[in-house]
Amino acid sequence: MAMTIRDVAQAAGVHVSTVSRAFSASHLVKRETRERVLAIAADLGYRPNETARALTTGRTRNLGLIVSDIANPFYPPLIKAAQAYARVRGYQVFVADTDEDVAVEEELIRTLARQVDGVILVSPRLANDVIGRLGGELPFVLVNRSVAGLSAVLMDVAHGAALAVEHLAGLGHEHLALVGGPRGSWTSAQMRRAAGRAAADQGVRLDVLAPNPPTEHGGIVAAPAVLETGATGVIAYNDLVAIGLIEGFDDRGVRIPRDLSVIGVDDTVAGRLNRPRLTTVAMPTAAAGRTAVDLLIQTVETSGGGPATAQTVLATSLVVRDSTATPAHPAG
Amino acid sequence: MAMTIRDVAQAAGVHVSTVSRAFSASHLVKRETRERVLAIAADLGYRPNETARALTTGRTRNLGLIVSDIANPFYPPLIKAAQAYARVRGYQVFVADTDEDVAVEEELIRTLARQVDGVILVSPRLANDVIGRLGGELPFVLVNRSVAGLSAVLMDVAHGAALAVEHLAGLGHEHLALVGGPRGSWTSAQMRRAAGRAAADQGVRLDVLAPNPPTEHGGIVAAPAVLETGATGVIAYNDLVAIGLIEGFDDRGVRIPRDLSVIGVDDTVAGRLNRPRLTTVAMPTAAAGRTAVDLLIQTVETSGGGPATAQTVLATSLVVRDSTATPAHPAG
DNA sequence: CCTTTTCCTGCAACCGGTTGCAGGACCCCG
DNA sequence: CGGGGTCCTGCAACCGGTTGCAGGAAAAGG
Repeated sequence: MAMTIRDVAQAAGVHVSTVSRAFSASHLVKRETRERVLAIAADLGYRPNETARALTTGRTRNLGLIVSDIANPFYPPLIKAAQAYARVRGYQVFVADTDEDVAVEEELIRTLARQVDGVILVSPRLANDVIGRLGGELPFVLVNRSVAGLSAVLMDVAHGAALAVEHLAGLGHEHLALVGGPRGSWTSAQMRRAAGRAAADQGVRLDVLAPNPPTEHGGIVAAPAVLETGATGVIAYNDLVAIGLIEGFDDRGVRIPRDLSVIGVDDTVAGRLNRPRLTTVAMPTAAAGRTAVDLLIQTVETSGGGPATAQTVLATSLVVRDSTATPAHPAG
Repeated sequence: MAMTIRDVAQAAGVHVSTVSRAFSASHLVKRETRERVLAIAADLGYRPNETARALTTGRTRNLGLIVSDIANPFYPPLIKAAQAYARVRGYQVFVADTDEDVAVEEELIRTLARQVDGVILVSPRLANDVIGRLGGELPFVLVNRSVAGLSAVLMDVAHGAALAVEHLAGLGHEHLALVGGPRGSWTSAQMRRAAGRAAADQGVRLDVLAPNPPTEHGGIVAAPAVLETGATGVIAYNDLVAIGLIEGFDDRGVRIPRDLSVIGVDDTVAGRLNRPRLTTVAMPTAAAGRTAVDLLIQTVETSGGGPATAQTVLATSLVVRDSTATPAHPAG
C-alpha cells in the first residue's frame, strides 16, 4: 500500500507528530530535522493523505462548483477560470452537473457538503429559502443569483438588457419581444425588469414570452410564438436560445437580420460561430469564476469571522455583430 | 456542528457500532433496532460522514474524470453521461480540466488519487510509460487511448477516418489533406494510419499536416498550409479544427464546399451549428462515458480480482452534411 | 552555578466512522 | 435440565493524520 506518515517517522527515527509538523510547515520543528524528514519522505514517495487530514482539520482544500448544464457553452470559460485560479490558491475544484434538475441540485449539495469546504452555485434554480437554509450548513457563493445573507458574484445583465433594447430601438425597431429563461432564473427576472424599463424609456413596445428551456431547442420551439407577436426585434435569454430562434425562423423562411433582428446573451463561442454572427450581451464569465473562487476561499478561511458576505457586480457590454439591423419595413 | 454517529447512538440508547451497522445495511442488526435507529437518525438530520467512512473502508465512492479542455464541445456529452450513470450506481464523478498541460495532468492525477476510487482519463496526453506507472497506483480507465494492461474505451476513429477518405474519394477528390491533432494524441495517430491506408486503397494522394492544437484557432492557423498542398478535400482532427479551417479558408476567399470539401470528427454541436453544416465522423461520446464508468466501477469493486482489464471498442459513423461536395475542377 | 526562557520533540487523545471478536440472551433438542 | 446453536449487541482497536500538553535540553539571564 501507499506510504503513511508512520513509515516516514520510522525511517527518519522520529515520532509521527514530528513528521506531521514538518509538513504543516510548522516552524515548530528544528530546521535540519524538518529538512531531513522531508528528504526521506520525498524519496519514499510519501504524500499526505488528504482524506485523513480533512478528518481532523475539517478542511479539505476542495471546492465544489455546481452548474445546471455543462453542455451550455456559457459555463466552460467560467469553470476553467475557476479551476486555474483555485489551483494557484492551493485548492481543487470539483465540477458537477445538475441536468437542470432541482432535486439533483439539492442532493448534490448535500453529497458534496462533507467533501468540500464550500460550494459555488452558478445560476441555481433552487428556491430562495432552500438556498438560505443550505447556506447555513456550508459556505456558499452564488453566481448570477442574489439571496440575502449570502455572498454573490453578479453580472450586470440588467444593464446589458437595457443596452440591447436601446440598440434595437436606435436601429428603428418599435416592437420588441423578450424570450425569457427557465422558471427560477434570477437572470431572466433581471432581464425582464430592465428590458421593460428600457422599453418604456425608449417608447417601444415589449412582449415577454416565458418561461422557456435555456437551450437551442427551447429557442426552436419558441420561434412561432415570437413571430405571432409581430415583433421585429428579439432579445433571447441566452445565445443558445437565440441560435435556436434563428433556426426556427429560418425553417419558416424568415431571414436574419433582414426580416428580424435577434440578440443573445452570454457571448459564447456558439454565438461567434453561428451564421449570421450573433449580436450579444457579453458576460464576464472568466472574471466571475475567479471572483467566486476568491470570495469562497475568503469565506472559508475566515470562518466564524462574522457575516462577511460580499456582493460583487461585474459589468457587461453589448457586442454588435451581424444578427441585428434596421427593420425591413420601418414604421410610417 | 453536524450530527455524528455518537449523537445518534446516544439518542437511541445503543452503541455506536450498532448505528454504524444499521447504516451499512448489515443484516447483523435486529430489524426493529435498525428501524428505530434509522428513524432517530433521520429526524436528527444525521448523514454519515463520507470522509470518515473513506478512511476506514478505503473506498470513497467518488470517481475522477480528467479531460484536457472542458470548452471543447466533444466533452460535455461524455461528462454528462458519465455523471448521470455514476449517480445511479451510487457514485459521484468529479471533473477536472488540464488545460492541455501534461504537467497539470500528472499533478491532477496525484492530487485526486487519494480522494477517489479510480480515474477516467479521456484522451490523455501523457506518455505511455507514465500512464502505465500511474496505473499501478490507482485504478484507471482510459478513453481514446490504449496502453497495455489498462482498461480502455476506444472509439473506432480509424474506421471513421477510412469512411471519410472513401466519401471524399467517392465524390471525385483525388488529392486529400489530413490536418492532425496534438502530439501525444492516440486518436490522431489512429486517424493518420487508417486514412493513409484508405487513401492507398482508393488510389488518392494524402498529405498529412501535424501536429496542430486541437482548437478552432489551430484550424485557422493551419489553413494556409492546407491550401499550399493543393488538396481539394480535407479531413480535420476534430470539428473545432474543421471549423477553424473553414474560417481560415473563408478569409482567403476559398468557399466551402464549392472550392474545397472539409470533414470534421466528433459530431459536436459546434459542427451542427456551423454554416455550412459540417460533414463529420460521429463519435459515441455518451456511450463512451457510460462504458468508462461501468468499467471503472467494475475494476474498483473487484479489486485484487486479477488483471481484469477490458478493452471496449465503440463504433463510429460518417454523418454527411453540407461541407463536402464534388470537387470544383474534376481532374481530367 | 543556579534559575528562567526558549526551542524542540514525544505522548496520547481525538476526528467520525468500521469491523473482528467476545459474550449474553434466547431457542431448540435430546 | 444441560449442551449447542443462532442472533444480536457491545467493546475496543484501527484507518492516517493533527494538536494540546508536558518535559528535556540547550540557551539566556542573574
